[in-house]
Amino acid sequence: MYVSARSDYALRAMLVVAAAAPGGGGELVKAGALADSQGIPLSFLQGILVDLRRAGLLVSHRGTEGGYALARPAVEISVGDVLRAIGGSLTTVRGLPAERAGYAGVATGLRDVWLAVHGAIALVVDRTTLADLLGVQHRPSGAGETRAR
Amino acid sequence: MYVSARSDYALRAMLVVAAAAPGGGGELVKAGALADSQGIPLSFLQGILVDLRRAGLLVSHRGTEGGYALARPAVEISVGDVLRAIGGSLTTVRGLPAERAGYAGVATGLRDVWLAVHGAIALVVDRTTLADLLGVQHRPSGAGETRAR
DNA sequence: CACTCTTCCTACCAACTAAGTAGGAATACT
DNA sequence: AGTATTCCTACTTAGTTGGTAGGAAGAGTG
Repeated sequence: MYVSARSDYALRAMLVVAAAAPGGGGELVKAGALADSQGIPLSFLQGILVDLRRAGLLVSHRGTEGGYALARPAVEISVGDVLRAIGGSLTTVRGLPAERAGYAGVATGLRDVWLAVHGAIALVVDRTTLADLLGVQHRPSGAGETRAR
Repeated sequence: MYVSARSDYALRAMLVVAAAAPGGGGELVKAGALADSQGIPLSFLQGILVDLRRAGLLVSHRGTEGGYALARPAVEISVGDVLRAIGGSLTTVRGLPAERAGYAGVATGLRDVWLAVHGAIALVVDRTTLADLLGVQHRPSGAGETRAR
């Protein structure tokens, strides 16, 4: 799995907003404050915030007392929601979503491997919410402890 | 997870070689035959084959009766082995391996999410061998049926 | 030895994506 | 009206990906 800078920044920004008002609404956080608190280039972050808003994860207000807030409570926003808002499909094979990988002959079985990987990633990422991450420490939820062999 | 064309081609080539001689050794398969049977550009494939050889997954012989064969039996080569030979670390955050992602403040928990994802991917990919994929059909092994929520 | 076949290696090219910058328009508050 | 701030579009720069080309080195054959 490749986590791009965009995705990483997006998650960190969402966490800062969530920390300010985990219930969503109210408390608006300015883009400048987000950039400062996590060391993210402001103008780069702004493009990311627009994506998050368009995806329905953030609400924004312009003007002097403007800023961003969660569109819904932190408990209802998963890491997967943010990743998909920024990066599109979680698993891609040569640029295409894993579901439509066309294989022939002896390679036929590969498709199922990608689907299994996709499922495994989704399981972790969809069950971990922003609220989980703000709780004292790590606890990536449910079946997340698959620290593998 | 992003599967690049290189990784995809590498796996398909390995499967063709494995199908010819699942035990490794003996039967040499020529690069041209690999390219033809899976529709891979030959000159691009050659670079990939060199990587696989350097990673110790294939052995090669030059000359008129040259070609490629598995360095060890197909049962002992996992999908993860091939992916790592080509793509480096399975999970990267902004280009770095997931283990060394430095987070501050409210973002601290993110690191554990990436580690959990990494573990989940590794679980699928390391338990599925080339021999598994050649068996009649899919059965990505063990906990692979995590078709998620 | 000369010849042919095939792996091996290096350099190169075009297209795309990622990361970051800049500048302006729209909007809300005072 | 004025100011702060979000919002949007276009641009730049650098790196990666996918793919090509050309040749050197080794292995076998006549």
